Amino acid sequence: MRFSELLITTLREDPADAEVPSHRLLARAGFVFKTASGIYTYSPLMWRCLKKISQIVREEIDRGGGQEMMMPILQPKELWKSSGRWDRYVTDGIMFALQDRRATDLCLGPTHEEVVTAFADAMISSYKQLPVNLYQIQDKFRDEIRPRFGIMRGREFIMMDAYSFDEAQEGLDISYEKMAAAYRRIFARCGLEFSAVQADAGAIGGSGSEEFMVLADTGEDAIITCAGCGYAANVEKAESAIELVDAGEPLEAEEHATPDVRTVEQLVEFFDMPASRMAKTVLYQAVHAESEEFVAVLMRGDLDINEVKLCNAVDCLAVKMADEEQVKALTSAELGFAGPNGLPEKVKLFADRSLEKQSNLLTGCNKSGFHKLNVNLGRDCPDPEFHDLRMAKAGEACPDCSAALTETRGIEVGHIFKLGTKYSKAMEATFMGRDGKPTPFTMGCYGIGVSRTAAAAVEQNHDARGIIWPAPIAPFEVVVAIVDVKREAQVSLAGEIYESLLEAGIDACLDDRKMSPGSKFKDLELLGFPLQVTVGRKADDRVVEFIQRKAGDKEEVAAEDALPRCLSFLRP
RNA sequence: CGGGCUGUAGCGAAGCCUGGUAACGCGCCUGCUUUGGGAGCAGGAGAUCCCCGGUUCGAAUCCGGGCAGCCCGACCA
Repeated sequence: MRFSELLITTLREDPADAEVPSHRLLARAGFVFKTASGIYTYSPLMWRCLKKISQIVREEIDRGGGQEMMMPILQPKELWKSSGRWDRYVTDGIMFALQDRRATDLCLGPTHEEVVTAFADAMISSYKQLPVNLYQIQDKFRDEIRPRFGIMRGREFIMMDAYSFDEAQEGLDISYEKMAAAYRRIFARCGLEFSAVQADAGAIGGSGSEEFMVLADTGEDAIITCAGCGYAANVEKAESAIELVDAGEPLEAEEHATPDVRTVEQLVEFFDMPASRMAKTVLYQAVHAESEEFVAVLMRGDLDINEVKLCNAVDCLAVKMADEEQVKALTSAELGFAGPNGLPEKVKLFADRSLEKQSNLLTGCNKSGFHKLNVNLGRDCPDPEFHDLRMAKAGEACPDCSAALTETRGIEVGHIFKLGTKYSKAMEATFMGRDGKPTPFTMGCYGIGVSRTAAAAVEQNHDARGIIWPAPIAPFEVVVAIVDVKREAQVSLAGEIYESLLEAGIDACLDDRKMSPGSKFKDLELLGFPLQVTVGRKADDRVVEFIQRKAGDKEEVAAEDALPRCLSFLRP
């Protein structure tokens, strides 16, 4: 491809609305153009990157036993009713819902479990046809609460979604492992530094779940990792070991006047007692499909509540902290004096495991201006239900090997789930089992954000001058740059090298644009091709420059050496 | 949806407080010169100043109401 025939438009300055490096650089280099909030147009160069990522995904999912197909974007409400997800997705506002001219409800597919499950139900009638793994690479639509960071979190985005169908759990375990392995190959081939972490299954549901994270400081997710044994989990899921507090034999509870002492910090000072001896009581509103309830959560004073864990423990759709009015109504006290004793009976009591054996706690007592010493759970208040509800933190001990945990940040580019029979049962999607009985499919689902992967690659690979594409997903592997297109020697030598690269199977391009050398060099650095062969003033002597974008090395080589140098870099 | 902020040419951006019909830089077009780190000179095109209403002789500017976008929090690939 000759650049004189390619639409490339770069910006001298950063667009005002771009914040993170990937968004800034992709917009400035003209790879993406915002059509509306969270909706982007991909330029010809960007599309080349996306096609390369897709192709890597395709090849590796195929190797893992996947079969590519294509599902509809436009989906009927009744399908989503059949899985029970319509109401939740519509009331949560995740889904773009619309009506056709006959007022039939439809949506733009945010994901395709329903479509594929209905398809499998129709097409698969016997266990003899299993296992099957179906996938597609397609646009997805989600009405994100807050689109952000350019194509990192868009409302329309490209996603690979695969769905496995097995007879039973054992088969699913195998299908899942195949996908996990394929995912590792995919991100490794894309040239990304990534980590597979344990994850919460969230709205999609199911048992096992791992996320694939591209490590980057600007990542939206926090990851807890252990250098000792390799344990890695999303903070939403992460566990850790902490030291329990021994507060001795249970003593008699005492109520103390604590005027205006409301926070843990204030209590530490007032009682001269470590926060770990206290239990804070936080009231939450738990949202269920058809109802809502209040729950109280007891957490040791020096630790934080993990709301994802809480949501799972309560087994509800969402939790939100009660507001001031609700707290006052439930505790009949001002904010800051909530306690486990004397709450309305309907308020279910949950507690973190850190408090399971701990005696003599300092808590609120639902009375303005008072706290209680030596509270013992079960004795001074109803027995709470104990769960791990705690946010793991860096510095705490690994749950597996007790080395110290560290926290890093990552961009979620892939997520795999063991769904089990959640959708097949809801939708009555069955096959004839070996025992002659209709059996629901045991399913897994596997997603990769293709467009997000491109953004993550930039996030992880850039410098002050611009993008540094990993070679496997770069729009071109090599750019042959002509410094002065008016000099015949340069044009012909560059053409010669360009042709030789193409013949060798290298994805090369020729920058034959008429522009001053300085701006051409700057422009190419911004665009981020991994290799550059510059044909300039020494063209007459058949000497060119070989430049590695990442290392910044610039080296004069004989024209004949350009091809072998490119080959040894790209195909070692 | 809550909190902070912004909307002026393709991009960046001044002017707004203190009303008088819109500056500058980049980019674009023409010509000449220039050609190894975002070139120089000369000429030129390009703006319903987000929209609607109000105040006023007069509104980018003041007032009211919309809409759109960005950033911080809850959703997710």
